[in-house]
Amino acid sequence: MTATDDVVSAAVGAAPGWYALSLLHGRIDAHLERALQGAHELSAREYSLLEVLSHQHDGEGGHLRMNQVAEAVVLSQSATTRLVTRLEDRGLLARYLCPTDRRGIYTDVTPAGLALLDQARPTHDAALREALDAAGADARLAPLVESVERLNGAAVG
Amino acid sequence: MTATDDVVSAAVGAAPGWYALSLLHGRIDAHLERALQGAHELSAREYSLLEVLSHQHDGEGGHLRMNQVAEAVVLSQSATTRLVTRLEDRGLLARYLCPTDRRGIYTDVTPAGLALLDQARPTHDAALREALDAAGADARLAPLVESVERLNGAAVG
DNA sequence: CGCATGTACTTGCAAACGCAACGATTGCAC
DNA sequence: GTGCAATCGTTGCGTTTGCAAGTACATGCG
Repeated sequence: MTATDDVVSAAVGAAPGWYALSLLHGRIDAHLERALQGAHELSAREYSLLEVLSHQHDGEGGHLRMNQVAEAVVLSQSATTRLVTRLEDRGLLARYLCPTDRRGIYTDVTPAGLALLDQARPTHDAALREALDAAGADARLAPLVESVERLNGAAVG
Repeated sequence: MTATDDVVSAAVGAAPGWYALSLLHGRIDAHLERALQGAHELSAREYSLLEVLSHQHDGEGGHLRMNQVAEAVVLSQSATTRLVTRLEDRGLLARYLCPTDRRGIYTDVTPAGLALLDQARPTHDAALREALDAAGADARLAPLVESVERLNGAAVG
């Protein structure tokens, strides 16, 4: 793509695999960030949170504790607290205490949250495909992209 | 590993590949961050920067512009400016203007920087291996880990 | 030569993050 | 029942980040 890629390729050091992973992640993340932020006033991680919580909600009720949510979105507990708070303030989420253990806090996606999520999903998916395609052109990123796409295709069930 | 993994696995939505990539990146990054920060007062991105610049330096002289450095470490230009400034203030890097184009700025790793890098490399590599091994135990992350390790082994030349 | 356009880096500012400290709740021992 | 350790979530604080605006340099045109 850019002439930079060559330099970057040459600059890869002792851990090209991790380097490529990092590079790929960064590019996809940036792309998603711009797309979601521009179209739906939603950050990539906010989208990720909604996605996770909505799928948790799939079966019966929301049963993820803040702890687990933090793991799921790959964030510290404090950051998760604020992330949830932010979305709660926007009316996209609702907290409620676990009846049996009042230390635990569950989170539900509100109808508004689900609506926004459904609305943002096409944007997200399109941006993801764009980023993946762009990265696939990079020789050093291609194998990773392939792995990712294989996972995307395989784990539908 | 943790019981959370099951929940996370179940929560993976329409883009399991990207999700797994994100998860893997986050875990490795966090692990590297802690290891490097604790042992060498160095953030993961600072290490990454030193690594890139030192390899750029391999051939002859430092010839990466801030622009390219930003791409290489997957950061915005502004963040790169400050990152370089920080390391420069610590005496690990040195800026110098491009003679032919005074807009461009090159960056060299100082002897102190190289020393710290050599000192930190084992920590980095060990932490990376740990994180990779830990992630390999995750069924959903295993294929990605495999790809990464294949790249690590293959692109030695 | 002087001016407009474009590129490269830096700085102002607000948002988000992680770590460590804290308050709240539970479980267990005595 | 009281006290102590462990767990869960939140808040204080400093650091890092990205976007947008600003400054310096280069290139092309009159």
